[in-house]
Amino acid sequence: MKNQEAQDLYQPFFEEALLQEIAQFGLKKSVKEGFALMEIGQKVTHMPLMLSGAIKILQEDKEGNDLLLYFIERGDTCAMTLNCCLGNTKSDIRAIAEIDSELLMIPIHLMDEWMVKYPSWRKFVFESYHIRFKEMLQAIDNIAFSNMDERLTKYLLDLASVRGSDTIKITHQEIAVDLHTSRVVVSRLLKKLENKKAIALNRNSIEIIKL
DNA sequence: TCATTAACACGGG
DNA sequence: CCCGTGTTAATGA
Repeated sequence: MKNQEAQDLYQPFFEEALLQEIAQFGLKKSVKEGFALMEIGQKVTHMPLMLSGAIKILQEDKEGNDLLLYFIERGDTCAMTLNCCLGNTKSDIRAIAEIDSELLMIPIHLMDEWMVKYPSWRKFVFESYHIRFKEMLQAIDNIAFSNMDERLTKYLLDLASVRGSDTIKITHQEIAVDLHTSRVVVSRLLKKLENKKAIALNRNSIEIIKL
């Protein structure tokens, strides 16, 4: 059987016939850490189903600075893609592989067909949309109303979860870019967390002790 | 008050 | 030496 991972992952949710179609039409795609899966303005031709790994979703402001919105992981799909199926087909976001990842690419024209044919697919799409929408609101809330130290804490926890390790290999500068702030601030806040024994700092890596 | 920018010193690879 | 880190001073919101 092709696409065994997809079968295992989605078998509880989808009808047999749908699983068959997924196996038949889905293109398995493996990407390395840092690979740009989607750029702003790029046309959306496939809908990704995450099999493993993690993807970082970024928005860009008018000066061209990145801003981290959220991560998508195993079992997730991309809300932006869903959005694109309802109207225009251009992506508004940038998607970068946070770690090595595997995806199953479904040609977008199948979406409509499956929506009609398979109740489980319809349910999956609406639920995904719902989850992404909530996550988006959270992201907005976080950016608009949280202090930088709260955002930093959440960021570290997200990264640890996404990478499956309490020790994160990253520089202060990279954090600053993701959170859209300056390295001075990141260094200062990290130092504060270290003093509170919440984390341990090393060159090129941060260990989470208790956040 | 707090973030940003620029600048500097320190130290490890 | 280069890069990441920790800090400070000046400036602005």
